[in-house]
Amino acid sequence: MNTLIVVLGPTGVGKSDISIQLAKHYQSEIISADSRQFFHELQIGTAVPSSTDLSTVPHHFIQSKSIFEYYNVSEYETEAIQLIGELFLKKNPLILAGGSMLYIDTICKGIDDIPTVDPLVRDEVIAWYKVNGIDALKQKLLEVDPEYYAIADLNNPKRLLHAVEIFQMTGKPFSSFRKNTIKERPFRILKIGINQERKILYDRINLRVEKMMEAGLLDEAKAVYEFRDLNSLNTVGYKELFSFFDGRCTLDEAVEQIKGNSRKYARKQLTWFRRDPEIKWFEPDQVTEIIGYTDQYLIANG
RNA sequence: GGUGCCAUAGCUCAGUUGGUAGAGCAAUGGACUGAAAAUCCAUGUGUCCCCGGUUCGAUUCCUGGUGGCACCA
Repeated sequence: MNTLIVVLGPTGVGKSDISIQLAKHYQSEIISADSRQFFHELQIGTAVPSSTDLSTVPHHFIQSKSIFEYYNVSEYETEAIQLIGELFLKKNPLILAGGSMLYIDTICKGIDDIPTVDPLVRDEVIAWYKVNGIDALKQKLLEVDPEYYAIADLNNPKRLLHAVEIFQMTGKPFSSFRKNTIKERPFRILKIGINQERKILYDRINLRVEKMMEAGLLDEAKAVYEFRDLNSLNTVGYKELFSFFDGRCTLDEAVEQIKGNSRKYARKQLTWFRRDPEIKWFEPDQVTEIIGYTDQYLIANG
């Protein structure tokens, strides 16, 4: 059976370098699990690998979409699983690298089959919510889906909205679609986590933001500023600069916010990854140990 | 050297008409099923600059000191 090596970790820890070294070692290819590096309009601010790296090792799902396309985890699951199947005909192992927690889990375990919400329904429900408020939204959910109401995060409008949207569209409660089944994949999964001392990670993140600014992040953000309402632009590194363009803060403040939000994101990623006992953790400078570990696994599992 | 103002959480500051204190930012933990770099929840003991005085009680008022800032010399 083939093996998918998953390289994950907080933003800025050095996943890209390690996955490139692994890909070179196995003469393999990299599938990205990064929900913002998909978009070719966002390059500097999402820290996509350098063009040299991209030309040495084949990458997939990097810069392959546009911010104007609607995209979601489910579509990613379909496309990525199909691609992985095709690549396994020629190469093994393959490398999945990225930091988007939900996207990684979706490749590893799958996601339930829930209908995609019609944009018109979404607009309608959001408009209703804006007029009637969160309490009315809760009440509505209680009426149409008491089962989900019982477990839902009732302070989180996005969760409630989605459940109501699904009911509005299908006439069935959201909870009826939530099977929580784990899909068996036709390949083995080996999870490698990269992490390091918090202080060092934060220094790296802060420094990386400075470098992004030097590399022209401001112009990159300015180029997409007029489309700021797109979901794909609700992204660290861009939304803070939009605030600056709006005159709501100084450039220095915006840059500090990018650093702070990047650190927060790293923390959130670690919170998610921490509960996964399948992850074997390494430090960024342990490439030799990582390759030793994956080699050993591949030998043991044929 | 003189006068005035300030000294409270890692940072910026609020506040206590005397009953030992709280915001924002930062930091930390958690949740997460088609918007996920999104969205949501939780966590604040700090010699209230130091010595002394007044007081039942001082971070708060008073004397002195130390440090910072401003103005005058």
